This record gives sequence, C-alpha cells and structure tokens, in this order.
Amino acid sequence: MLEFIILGTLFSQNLSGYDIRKCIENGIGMFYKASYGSVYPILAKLTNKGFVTCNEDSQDGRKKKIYQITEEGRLSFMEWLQKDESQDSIEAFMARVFFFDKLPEEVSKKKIQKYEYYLEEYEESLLEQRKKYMDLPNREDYFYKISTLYFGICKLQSMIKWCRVARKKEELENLIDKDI
Amino acid sequence: MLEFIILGTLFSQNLSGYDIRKCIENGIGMFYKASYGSVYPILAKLTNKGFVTCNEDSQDGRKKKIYQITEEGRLSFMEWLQKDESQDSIEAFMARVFFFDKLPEEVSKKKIQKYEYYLEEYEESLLEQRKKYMDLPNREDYFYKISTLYFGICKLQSMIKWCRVARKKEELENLIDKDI
DNA sequence: AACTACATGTAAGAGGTTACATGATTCA
DNA sequence: TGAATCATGTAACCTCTTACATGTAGTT
Repeated sequence: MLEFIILGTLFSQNLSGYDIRKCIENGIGMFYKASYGSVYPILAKLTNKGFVTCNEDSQDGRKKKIYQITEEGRLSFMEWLQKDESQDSIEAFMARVFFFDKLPEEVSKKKIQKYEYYLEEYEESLLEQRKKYMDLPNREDYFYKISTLYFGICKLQSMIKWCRVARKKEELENLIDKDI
Repeated sequence: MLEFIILGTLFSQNLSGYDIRKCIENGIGMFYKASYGSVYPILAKLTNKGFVTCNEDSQDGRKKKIYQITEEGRLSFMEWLQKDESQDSIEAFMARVFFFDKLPEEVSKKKIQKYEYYLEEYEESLLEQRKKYMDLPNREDYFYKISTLYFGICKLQSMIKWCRVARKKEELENLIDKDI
C-alpha cells in the first residue's frame, strides 16, 4: 500500500524521502501513517524496480536525494488506483480516494457508488446486531459494548453521506458541523 | 493488541479458538480483524505465559479446546485496559472502549474525557488545513483531496459527539440517523 | 551552547495475513 | 454425495514500527 501512496505523492512533484513522509503526514496522514523506517526501504525497492529514479541534489546547502517517478511507475500507480477496492477498510478506501482526481470522473463516481452499496449492506447487518442488544434485560451492563456498536453505525452513516455528496460533487461544506 | 482482545473475550466466558474468532468478528469486528493464523499462535503463547489454561472437550461430538482465563490473565488484561491510550487511533481506542464495562465508571469517563481533548486538538489542526485549500484558485483539481479532508473532519466530529454522549451515559439512540 | 528540524539509513522484531493441510460433522 | 461449516494448526511471508546510528543546518 505505502508503495503506491509514495508513487501517488511523486506523481506530480519530485521529492526527497523526508519530504514524502511529511507530505503523507499532512495529506492522508489522517488515514495512513508512514514512518521513515518504511519510506526509505520502499524508495530503494521502487528504484530497483525502475518505478522511480533518484538525483542527488545539494541546492539548499543540504544534500538531498530527490526522487522522480518514471513512466513505469505511473503505470503501476494507475493500475493500483483502478483495481477493485471493495475489500478495503474505510480508511484504506479513503487513502485511495485521495488520489481520485487522477481518474476520469465517471470512473471515480462508479467506484464510490460501488463502495456505497457495500457500506449500505454493512449498515444493515449492524442495525440487525443492534436489535439483539435492545432486547436484553440488563442493558446497563453492556453500555460500552452497545455504544461502540452505535459508533460503528454512526461512522458508516457519515461515510454513506459522504459518498452521496462526493458522487454528486456537491458542496462539501454542508458535511461538517459549524457549531460543534 | 490481539493478545488483550482475546483475554477480554475470555474474561467472562470459556471459548475455543474458533469461537473466539467469531466472537471478535461479531463484537469489535468493526474496528479490529482477527484471522485464525493469528488467533491460534497467540492462544499458544498465552498458555505458555500462564494467562489461559486449556481443556479438551468433546461434548457436541466435535473435539474442542476450550480456553479459560487465569487470575494472571485477568491482571494482565486489566493492566492493558487501564494504561494510557492517548496514542491510539480511533479504531484502536474503540476496541479498548468495547471492554470499558469492566472499569469503574469514574475511570472510564476520565479516559473518554482525555481522549476527547486529544480529538479536539486534532480537529483544530484539520480545520486549519482546510483553510489552505479554501484559498486555492483551482479547487476543482483538488476535489478529492479536499473531500477526504472533509471526511476526516466529519469522522472526528462524530467521534467527539460520541464521547460527549458516552461520558454522560446519555441515550445513544440519538446518535444515529433514523431516516438515512 | 543547546535545541530543534532537516536528512538518510539500518537492524530487529512486532504483529499480523494468506494459503495450505487436515479432518470431522451437518445439512440440503 | 457434495457443499458448507466446524475446528485446529503451520509455514512463509508481508508490512510496517521502534530504536538506533549518524551527521548537517538553522534558531534561540
């Protein structure tokens, strides 16, 4: 996964390993973490595969290794971006969506639609689970078990809502609370 | 982590490895996945440590290995449950909260409060990030980058809302949408 | 002078997953 | 009788984290 996130980060800019990590942190850092201990070895691997090339640079006094994506790298990235993601967790899916601007609009919309179906099925199964708890006599003893389930449902519902807004390319501002 | 989730699952019931996995799937499966390839080796490890004991059972015709938690196992679990979780991802935190019914009420409330502070700080930083995108001239080219950020904010806000409700032990029903 | 941020890397190992191997039982 | 589910396990591998090692450049 990180392999492709790095390729995606290098898609339209040449960066050093250090900068790649910062870029990930400030971008999809919310859904995906990358440590130096993983970034550097993967850059070496990508170089071996011919997916990136490396140029030494000492412009700002410091020596840097600036990585540049190759045509093969771009192909590999686009292949990953388009492949089936229905098994992804919400976080993994969103890490992918982060790069959806590189996809034709119909393709990205279809992908979101498909994931939305999966989420709706999942929601059904959680609402079913909820019924079991509702009939229990000593609900207080299960407060936190029930409340984690409720958070799960909440999260799914907000993701479904997000899908609908994103598919229609509607104004995103309405999604978030102004007065929390 | 899985080590403690297994101990938590065995806290008030004796189960086979197979049943433990099912139990996790139906419980915190939403936040945490466990495969057989991880459950069985961990059960062996826990047995070696003396945190669980194992009894062969062939009641329903099938041979099962029923695991039972020991006093040391309970101590180890409670220690994990009480230790600082401020570095946890939301998913990891919720997997922990799943077992909060085993904690005194004041302790669990304090833990949720503390995590809530961390989330609020995080929210600030994301709202800050949002400003950067808002000033960009060609926002359409960044639609999906912006929308993943918005989802991140959404998720945080619903988690903060959850914390407030859970801390007050308010009615959870209000959290979820009835008419999605 | 000390501290923070920049910059690159490695070694050990945690913490899993996937695929395979095996066999019993239940149900359509 | 064949498929699904129950049931336990292993071996190979993957992916990443943590901690360490090393050194430079700017900032207080």
